[in-house]
Amino acid sequence: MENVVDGNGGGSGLVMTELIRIKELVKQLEVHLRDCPDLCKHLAEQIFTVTERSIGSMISSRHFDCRKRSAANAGIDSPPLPATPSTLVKENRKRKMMAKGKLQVRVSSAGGGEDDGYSWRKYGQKEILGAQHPRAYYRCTYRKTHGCSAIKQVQRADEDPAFFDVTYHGTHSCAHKTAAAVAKEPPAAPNPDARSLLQSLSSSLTVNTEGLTSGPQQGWSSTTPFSFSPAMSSLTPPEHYQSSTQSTAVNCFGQGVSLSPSLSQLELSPTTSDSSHVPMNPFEAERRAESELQQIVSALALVGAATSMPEPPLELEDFDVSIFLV
DNA sequence: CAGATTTGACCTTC
DNA sequence: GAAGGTCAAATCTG
Repeated sequence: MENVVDGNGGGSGLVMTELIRIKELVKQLEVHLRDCPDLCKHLAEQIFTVTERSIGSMISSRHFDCRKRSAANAGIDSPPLPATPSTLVKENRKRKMMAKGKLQVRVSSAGGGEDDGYSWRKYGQKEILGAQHPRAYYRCTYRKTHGCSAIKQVQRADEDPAFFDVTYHGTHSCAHKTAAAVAKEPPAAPNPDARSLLQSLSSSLTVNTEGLTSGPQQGWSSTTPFSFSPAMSSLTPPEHYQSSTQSTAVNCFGQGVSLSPSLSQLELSPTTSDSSHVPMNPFEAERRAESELQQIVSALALVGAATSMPEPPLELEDFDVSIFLV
């Protein structure tokens, strides 16, 4: 068990350092955004590199066994699943079957799990044990013609039918986005939105580990506040954002995620009923960091597009990360 | 009529 | 044997 803690702690410490570096780079990027496009491009590439490295570090530092990882990946339910034999078998199997990188996303039904910019062909649907809604299986339309191996699974969330849990496996090698998706993409020329995005990202990128247990077994520094808001309002449909601001949404940790309308800020401080700084277990901390990093990637991808920078060289196949866009 | 969807059967893993 | 994932024939749709 010591290995678990040590591994996680070391990786998390490195990630913390990298997050701080990311923040510094974003600040520089913001300063030079207007008048030094080349420098901006260089800085943004650096940010992508650091972010990618952080995620890789996080993943490589894992020494959790399948049970813990699966419980963590289960996502919605914050407390670890009871380790009954049946759940262990199930999760182990699932873990093995999905061992090759995946990306899990929660999306609203508006635009939903159906339209993510790529062309998908449904090849199956299955009733899932314990789930209220069937799971649909899609693969890239260009699988045959371009050998694209991307597939996704779409399942309506039990706790909120307005949302879909979409799990992606593999990456698109076809580069065939729908016309609608292409039309929605930001223009290639520098965009004023990029600056506000950067300002939001930079100003809110602080680390808050108030909910984390401190101590040698934790591995997380408890000194740096962490709350992250990579301009989430720009990443989500306005109507959905508005609905999210009306109440506390549930993030991937099963904790409340409250949106502050005035600040357009996503606060990740725990807002559970017992909000008196309940210590966070290492798995939640790890998942939280994963989520933050993926949100950084998403935000930076947007910034990159707005500043005519090429897409980040991140291969989802290399990662096993869950993000929930609510 | 071509391509997408549906759905029962089959395969894989445990 | 159970459950998730995939196949492929039948059906639907533009």
